[in-house]
Parts: sequence; structure tokens; C-alpha cells
Amino acid sequence: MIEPMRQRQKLAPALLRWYDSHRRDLPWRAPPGARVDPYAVWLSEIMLQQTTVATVKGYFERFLTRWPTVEALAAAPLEEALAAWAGLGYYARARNLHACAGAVARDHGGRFPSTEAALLALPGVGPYTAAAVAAIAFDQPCAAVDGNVERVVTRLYAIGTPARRAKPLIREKVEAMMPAARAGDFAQALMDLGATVCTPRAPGCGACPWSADCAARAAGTQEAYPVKEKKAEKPKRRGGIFILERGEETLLSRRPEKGLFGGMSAFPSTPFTRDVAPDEQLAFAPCAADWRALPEPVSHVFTHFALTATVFTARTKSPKAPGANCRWASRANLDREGLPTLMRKAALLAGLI
DNA sequence: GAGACGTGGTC
DNA sequence: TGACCAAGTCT
Repeated sequence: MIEPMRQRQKLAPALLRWYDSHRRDLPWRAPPGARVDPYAVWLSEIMLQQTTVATVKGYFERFLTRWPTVEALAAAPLEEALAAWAGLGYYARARNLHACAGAVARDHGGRFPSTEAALLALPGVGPYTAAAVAAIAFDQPCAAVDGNVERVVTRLYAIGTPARRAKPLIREKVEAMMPAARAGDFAQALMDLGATVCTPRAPGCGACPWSADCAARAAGTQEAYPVKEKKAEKPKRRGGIFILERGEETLLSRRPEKGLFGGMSAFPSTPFTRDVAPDEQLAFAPCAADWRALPEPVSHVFTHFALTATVFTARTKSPKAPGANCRWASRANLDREGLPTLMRKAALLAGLI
């Protein structure tokens, strides 16, 4: 048994050695030793919130190509940023991304602040992202605790408290092992370890630089961590989506700024905040028309409810003026309108794209 | 502080 | 196949 203080001081060097030969090559990472662009680090961190690396890669490249600097992104209309974000989910991130770019351009002269506290004050930047950007982009010794780090640390110390309440303790443990140099590499190494070795299922303890120090491994209970709170049951809801066509055009509406799909373009629909039974769905149609239900509904599972939506279609020649937040979109361009995935599914089912 | 907030992949 | 998971934040 290694004496505790000595053990703690050996953790970071062992992890950094492992990282030097096993680090993942990712589009937002600079080659070893090279300097990273804080804008690229921040952009990647926002996209990676609750989203997989594989999904993010394409979006990251497109955003960086289209808006190479934070000033360019700040100058873009919000609608364009939202459309480019379509399909990534959690659209509040895109609204905050745009607001954050504006704040950096306006209040910080186009340079991201380098301290955790100043970063935390930016829209869409919470405790994790502030620490991650400070560490990765500015090499500040900040503890970036994400889901990966939670898993690694709860296993390393066999912390049986549900992860949400264990956050402060996890942070303490990370700070205690934080090396004086290479703070950015350390933060990324911890996340790489969680993503590639200390995985949720079937962790590769044989390849782990910390396996000899790991309390859960010693007890053979790796997969029992992190302990999760039991989550509430997911309600099932029904609803309707209305696709109105006029010649080669389709009616789109802009969703309210807050709530589901906030600020996004979408087909008019019933509210999704509650279950809307089939016999009351047509009352939410954008106008009177010969609405026909498609034979198959679209099913879509959100984080907090599962939706089965009937897709109604109708044609019109001269409808009443569409609502203030409605517009006609060319069907040929529908693919580029930046529809949320649920709405894309409906368009696909209706044969529009 | 618990719930809202998307989506795609895996077993 | 349905449940669970993935670099969280905001209210």
C-alpha cells in the first residue's frame, strides 16, 4: 500500500505519461506543444455539452469554416447560427453561443477572457465549461469536472454518493491531484481516460494508468460507479404537426424564444407541453383546410418525454395571411432551412425532402 | 434544486 | 426494443 500523499502526487504524472501516447486526435485540439485558439476550444466545449464527439465533429468544422473568428460569429444573424445548429439539439446552447460571441466581441475586444471567473460570467458557460476553457486554452490549473471525470474519480475513490451531490468532493479530489504544469493536458487527459478506458460499461482496467490505485477496481466494483439517482418516468405524449403547401412552397413558423426548439424554424404544431389527444389536434391547425393525416405518425424521444405526432398535410391556393411568425419557404430549399430533427422526420414522411 | 432542454448510438 | 448514455446550463 502506497502512502496516501505520495500516491496522490504520482497520479498526475502517470496520467500525463499515458496521455502522451494515447491522446485522441480531435479537430479542436492543437498538435502537442502548439497553441490552441480559445475560440475553437470554447466552440467545441459548447457543442460537446451532452453530445458525442462523433456528432460534434462535422458541426465544428462547418462552424469554424463559416465563422472563423468570434467576431465573425457575433456579426452573423442569430437565425443563421440557429439554422447551422439544427440537428445538434439543446437549442438554448446555440442562442447562448451567439449571445456569448456578442459579449466577447463587444465587452472583451474579441478576446476570450482567460480566468475561470470571467468565463463563468458569459452566457452558456457554466462551471464545467469555464474550467475547461481556462485549462485547455489558457493552461490555468482549473478542475473541469464533466461526466467522464465524475466516472473516473468516483471509481478511483469508490465514492458511493449519487454523482450530483458528490460534485464538490469530486472537484476536491481533482484539485488535490492537479499538477503545477500542463493543466490543459491534464484536463484533457482525464476526459480521454474516461472516454476511452474508464468507460461506463466494460471499462478497460488493464489499460488504465491508475488501475493499481483504483479503489473500485480493488473491490471489483468498477461498473457500480458512478451511482445514479433513479430518474423520473418519461411521459408519453401525443401531438400533431401541420404541413401546409402552396404551390412549391411550405408554411414554416418561428418558435418562441424560450422552450422546446426555441427560436427555430418549424412546421406549425400542437403544443408539445402536454398530451393532445387526436380529436383535439386539428383545433391547433394554422388555418382551416382539408387536412389529411398521414397513415404513419412520427415518433421522437426527447430527454423528458416521448412524442408520437400525427402529420397532417393540406394544400391551399390563397390562405389567409399566415400568422406574424409564419412565412412561406421554398420546398426546394427546405433542406437548408435548419429544421429540428423532429420536423425533418415529418418532412421526410410527407415526402417533402 | 429539480425539471426543462435534443439527438443519435449502443446493447 | 426500450433504456441508457454523451465534454451541462439555466431557471
